[in-house]
Amino acid sequence: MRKQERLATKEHREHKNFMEAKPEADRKSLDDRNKMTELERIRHSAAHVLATAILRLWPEAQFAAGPPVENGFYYDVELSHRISPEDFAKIEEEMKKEIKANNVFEKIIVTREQAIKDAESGRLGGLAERPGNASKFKIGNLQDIPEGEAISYFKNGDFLDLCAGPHVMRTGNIGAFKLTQVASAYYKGDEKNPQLQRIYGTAFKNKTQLDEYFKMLEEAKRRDHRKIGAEMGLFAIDTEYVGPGMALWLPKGGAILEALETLAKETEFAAGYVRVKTPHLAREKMYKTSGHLPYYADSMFPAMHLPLEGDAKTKREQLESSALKRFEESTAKLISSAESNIKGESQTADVRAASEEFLAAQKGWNTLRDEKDPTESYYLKAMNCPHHHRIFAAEPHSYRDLPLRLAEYGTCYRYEQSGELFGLMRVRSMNMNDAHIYCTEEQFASEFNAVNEMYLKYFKIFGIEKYVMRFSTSAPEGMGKKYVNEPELWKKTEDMVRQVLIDSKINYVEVPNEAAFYGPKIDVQVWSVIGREFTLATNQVDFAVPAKFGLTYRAKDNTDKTPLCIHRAPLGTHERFIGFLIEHYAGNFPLWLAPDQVRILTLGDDEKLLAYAKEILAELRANMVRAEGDFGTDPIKAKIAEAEKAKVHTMLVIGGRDMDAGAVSVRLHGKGNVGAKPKAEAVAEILASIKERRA
RNA sequence: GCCAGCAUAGCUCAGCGGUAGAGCAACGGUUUUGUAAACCGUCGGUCGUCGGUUCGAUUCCGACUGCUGGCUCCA
Repeated sequence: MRKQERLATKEHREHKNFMEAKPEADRKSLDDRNKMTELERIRHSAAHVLATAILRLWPEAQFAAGPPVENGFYYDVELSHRISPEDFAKIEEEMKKEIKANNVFEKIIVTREQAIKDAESGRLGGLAERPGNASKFKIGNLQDIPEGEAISYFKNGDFLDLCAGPHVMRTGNIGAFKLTQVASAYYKGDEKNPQLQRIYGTAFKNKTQLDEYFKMLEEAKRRDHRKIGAEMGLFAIDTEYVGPGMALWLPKGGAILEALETLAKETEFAAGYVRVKTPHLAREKMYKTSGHLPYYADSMFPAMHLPLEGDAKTKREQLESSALKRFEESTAKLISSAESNIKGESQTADVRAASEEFLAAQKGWNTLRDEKDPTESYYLKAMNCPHHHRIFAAEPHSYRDLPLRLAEYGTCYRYEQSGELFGLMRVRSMNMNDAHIYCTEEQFASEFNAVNEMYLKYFKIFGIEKYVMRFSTSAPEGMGKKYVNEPELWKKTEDMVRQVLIDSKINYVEVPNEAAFYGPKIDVQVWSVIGREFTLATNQVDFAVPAKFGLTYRAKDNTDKTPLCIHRAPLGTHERFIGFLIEHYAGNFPLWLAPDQVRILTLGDDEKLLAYAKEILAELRANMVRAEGDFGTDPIKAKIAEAEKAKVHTMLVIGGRDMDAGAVSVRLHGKGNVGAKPKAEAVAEILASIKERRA
């Protein structure tokens, strides 16, 4: 659950800027703090109670930060004892005692000097003074409080903590709580700082709400795409033979993938896109030019070193021969200058210069010579844009050709850290619903708008009602560092994007200083029907990289101009999008997406009945319906149970009664028997539902 | 990469210092059926891998690998 939240808040990685600096840690202002909801106060207070309990068990514990978070709270603690879930019961026991004591959360305002003194004595984040065990993290926290801001403590019972609050009135106001997990975290989130144990818990006003929360977690677990994916036979991750983070699409998952690609192809074709296809590899030069190397090298699969060939081989040979020539010439020159110097015909300085040149030439030649089997690096592509740029470069372009919309379900490979891999949500190989739109400045607004319209069209098809577009813009201080140094172009593009968002009345939030280095971007966050949040897609403007590849078109005034480029991937990657859809629909896909669209169930295997059933099956399959037959002698109850379990969307039950009437009995997954219908009507309905992609 | 938890049949799980069991699935039969499971049988596991302790390890200990929950990172 938490992982999804992080996926969402930290943005999806498609097209994300590799040069982007880490946003500065947010520090809540006192105003923000006063806006804390009652639930947040309960949770924040529960964190203090947690610390109180831990101190009663391990008085030497040092605490760092203990805020409320989306689903609960945590406190970061440094303690030589490794807290494990087995310790939770006794910690909770101590917490209950503190809650039962119903101590008041007392606010105390102190001077900075007093606070430093109390931190040094170990009193802060402790039950008493602890000589020789200073509250080191609290000292660090104190440094973050701006001069002039009031410094306050909160005290419950003996526990005194540096804290801006606010809290509930008394510890007894914490209704119901539970410790949930233990994790590790770096102090202030910086891996250079000490590693702390982060104890997570959750708290609610009352037991009922706590129970509801755990029930919701259960529901989320039930809908987990990994669980449903295995049950329905959609995908497999074969770590032993294929590798971690690389999904194999099984036939049934492949059917969903196919349905999505067809949707994308139709939608894009109608919107004037053209399809291209690119290899999965490229030479090092590609990523040096795009700017992805060396900054992004860590996230790419390591280079493949191939023997030199073609152009690279020629260049190498030229390099070797010129180095050798320089070496030989400098040797000859050194000898002759030494000779003339002996004869007194030249200066010693000349010999020194010749000798320096000789040494340099020798070094150059030796370096080349010692390089056994010179190779050239190839990389698996981590993004499709450079390949598309080279497609643009492959032919001359006129302004009349623009906008040029190149689309491809491109396969990308990213060497994500092992700890980050997560089902289909975070993988190392992915199929991206990618496209790059090359256009003139004048065309930009309408192109960008069309892309947004496409997003909305997709949202409607999938019943995604809650979404927000995060519009990330530049910041003046990053010009020339984080961002390409084109302040005017930035302003112009950002204004254009903002205007499009306003005009189209799209739900968006603007986030300054989070743009890509080559332009502003929009991340699309959606919520599934059970309220899980996903960042599915990214949409970016690029006014820098096309220039690096020297892309131009001939403008009306007969000059060569660099096109703008819009990166877009409305359906994200197959991996993440299907992962989202599985959880969104809980595996109960609408007919057009369902891997098993129709199953014909016969009552027995009577020859005439079978002929009738097979005729219907053939008709469906001739119309590309994913239909199959269950023609065995199992009882109909068993066939139905099996089909329901497999989440077959439409079951056609056929017995003698139906055959005689030229009908079929229709049963829909999860909805039960909807009655008999003439055969032709049932088939027509199935075809229409698929064609219209009905929900 | 870091911290913690987990790893037994295809799946869900039980068991335990004396080399393993259930249900479902699969397979072979029997069963000819009206809306969520008819019956019988068979197959199936170096108990994740490697090492240590032990007369003996699936069980205890360690390392590794993978998965999971977090952290860090993320185009």
